[in-house]
Amino acid sequence: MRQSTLFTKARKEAPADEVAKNAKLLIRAGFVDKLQAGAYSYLPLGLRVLKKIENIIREEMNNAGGQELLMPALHPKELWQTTGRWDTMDDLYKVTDSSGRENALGPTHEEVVVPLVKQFISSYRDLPFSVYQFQNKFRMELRAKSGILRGREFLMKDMYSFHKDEADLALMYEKMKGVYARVFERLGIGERTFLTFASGGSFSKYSHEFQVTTEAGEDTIHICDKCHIAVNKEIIEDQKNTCPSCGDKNLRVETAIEVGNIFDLKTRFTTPFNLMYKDEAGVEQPVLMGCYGIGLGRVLGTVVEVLGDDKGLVWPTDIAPFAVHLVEIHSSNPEVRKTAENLYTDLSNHGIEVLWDDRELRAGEKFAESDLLGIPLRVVISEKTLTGGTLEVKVRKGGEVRMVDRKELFDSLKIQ
RNA sequence: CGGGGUGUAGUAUAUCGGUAGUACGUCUGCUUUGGGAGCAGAUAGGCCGAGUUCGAUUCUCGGCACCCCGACCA
Repeated sequence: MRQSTLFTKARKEAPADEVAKNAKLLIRAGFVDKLQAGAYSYLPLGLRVLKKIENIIREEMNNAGGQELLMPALHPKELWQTTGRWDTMDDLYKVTDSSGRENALGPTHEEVVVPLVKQFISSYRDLPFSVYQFQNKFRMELRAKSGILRGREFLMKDMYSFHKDEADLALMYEKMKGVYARVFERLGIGERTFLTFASGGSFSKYSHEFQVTTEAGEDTIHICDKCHIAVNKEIIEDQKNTCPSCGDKNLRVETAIEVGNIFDLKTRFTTPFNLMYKDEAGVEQPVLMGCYGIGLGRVLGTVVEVLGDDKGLVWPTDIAPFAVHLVEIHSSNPEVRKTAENLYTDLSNHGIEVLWDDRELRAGEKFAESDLLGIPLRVVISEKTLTGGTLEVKVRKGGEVRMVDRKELFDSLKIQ
């Protein structure tokens, strides 16, 4: 993409009322725009990142056997009354239309997915299976905060699995721990992501959260470095401050942000909707259920919090908006433009996503903005590199600068 | 929802009970072109409502919005 055609522009200064690092950097760089507290637009650059995160998660959910679908955000009141959550869930958005009909804006989708799958489940032969979606959730946070980390409307991947018995549910539950670990690994924050024991589970006395350590975190977790797991503050006292896995007492305290969670819901939602199946003996049994969530915007914001530096954003390769930032230093010599254009075409033809800064701005401004955007690899084309016959490559993370030829550049991008 | 803070141009800021200033941006022209340039000119602003006052952006009250702390967050 030619940067001259990009409708957003980077700003030198962040809005005065933003304190959160993720909001400051993402707004300055033109990745997101705040519509109101807790509701953000994703602009072209930010959306590219969000979509890459989505695709990684999609691949992993498909590998885990999930089947993608998409459910509405608008839910009839009756479904939420069936589970009792119309009255008990404080942060439920309730909307009334002009005919007086009441609806909920979905904060989660158990109330929709259970009646949905009920149409297709009658026998043990129909189980198990999992469905998932990427969908905007609505939660009336009394205090939206921390930039995109805690929104009132936010994109979430939510998966629901259905099982004939606890053993089968437990199997899936354990499997999802591994799947999630791989997701966060691929998203570039694996080292800092901890499987965290939390309260709320049905059959094991825990549920599990996936927490990423960062100062911007709202939660406190107690980490066992030996096992690379953690314990939530809620249950640390019950645990007598020991690791639930190895029993070690040397737990490290850190603040962290919850980017995902898994719950064994069992029959919490299937019973109210009378979701049953017939077992091998022809006896009606309740279907068991698990759910598994990941907040995509929160993941994006967390990556910014963890990797962003004083110069701006820093994207992991797999979720960067572009692989290469081709920075052309404007020159009266037409060869500079020609060389840049050729490389742009060349790389693009090899499937490399390139943002080409073809604008007639001063070099300093371009470099500063390039740092801010955080694209992993910068290639500079200028009068200087022209005469040398080489390309100047700078790695955003770490700032290493190298002079390379075309072949070396292509090798580093894993293309021929 | 309790407490605190802030609302001035597209952005960041200053001043002031009496003509609202600066920087960046944007527009025009010229120069410049390897770390957010220079000169000249132009553009654009007091959150909303009520009150006090001869006069309110400034003081008072109310509302709204945003930010922070807390509570809340299957």
